Amino acid sequence: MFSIGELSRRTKVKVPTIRYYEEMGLLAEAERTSGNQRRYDKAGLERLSFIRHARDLGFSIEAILSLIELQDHPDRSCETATDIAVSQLSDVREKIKRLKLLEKELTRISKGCDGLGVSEDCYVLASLSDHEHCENEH
Amino acid sequence: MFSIGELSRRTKVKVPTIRYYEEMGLLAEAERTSGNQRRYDKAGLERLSFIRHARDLGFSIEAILSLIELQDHPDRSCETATDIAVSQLSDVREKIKRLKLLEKELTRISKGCDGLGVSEDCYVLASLSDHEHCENEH
DNA sequence: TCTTGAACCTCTAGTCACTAGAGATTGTAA
DNA sequence: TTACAATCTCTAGTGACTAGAGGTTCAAGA
Ligand SMILES: [Zn+2]
Ligand SMILES: [Zn+2]
Ligand SMILES: [Zn+2]
Ligand SMILES: [Zn+2]
Repeated sequence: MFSIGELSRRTKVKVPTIRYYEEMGLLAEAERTSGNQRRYDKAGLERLSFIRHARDLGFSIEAILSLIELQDHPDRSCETATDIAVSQLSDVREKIKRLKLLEKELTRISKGCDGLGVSEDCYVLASLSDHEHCENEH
Repeated sequence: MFSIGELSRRTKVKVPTIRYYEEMGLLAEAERTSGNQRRYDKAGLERLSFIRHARDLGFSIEAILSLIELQDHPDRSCETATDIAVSQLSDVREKIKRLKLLEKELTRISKGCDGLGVSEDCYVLASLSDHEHCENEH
């Protein structure tokens, strides 16, 4: 059994974040000492590692809630899990697509001005004023 | 002179968002009718278009505030503007880098399970439980 | 056993860029 | 004149935390 601080050190999840996950229902309510402090065991550590890893991969709290529910029922079909993963993947691909468009425009905009001129003649400001300068929709 | 709804239609910025921008100091306080409704002119339209375009390119409100300040002083050096654009570009590149790593892992994870099995044996859940399955840091 | 102080507790509020809703007032066209 | 869409202000909610206040508990050293 270890404290919330120890759990934090082992998982690299900050203490207030652990408490937040408990409040959100991702972590079961921890056991408490007589003085009301949380104590965790190996199961708590593993669950938090799962949550942390899923968050690192960009899954939402809501998605993780579904994944955990599934994990708690080993006999259920795992269809939901793949659905969630596939949808997360397509979210990520969408974001990449959009960011690449932005990258293109921002590269052009940044290159257009060396910062040595005056605001009035600045290509950065002109480009922001008028989307017509842009090569793509974004 | 046109109403906030008309401005909204022309810029595709929602009415409450326009009011929010005003509150944040991005838009000057609009003129009002005797009945206290906002009225805008061409200058207001152009400024809102600028803001909208900058937001579409991912600039923060704070950054846009600096850019607007610069735009209001045509004789100042535009160095800040390039700085902001360059920093925005590198933010975007960072994000793309990170998302590409996620894409790799999520592709592997998604492919690893057809959703026909049972939670206990699910590759998605196993992968989330253990970062050791991953090929990259993320 | 006592004392110190780091770690813990709960609760509230702040972050960013909006979005939603309540309840009241105004503008405009038939 | 009347109807009703549009506007007004104000408060609160979103997601996933983070920060801080003010108080309590744990564990180690004297
Ligand atoms: Zn410039
Ligand atoms: Zn553009
Ligand atoms: Zn599966
Ligand atoms: Zn991993």
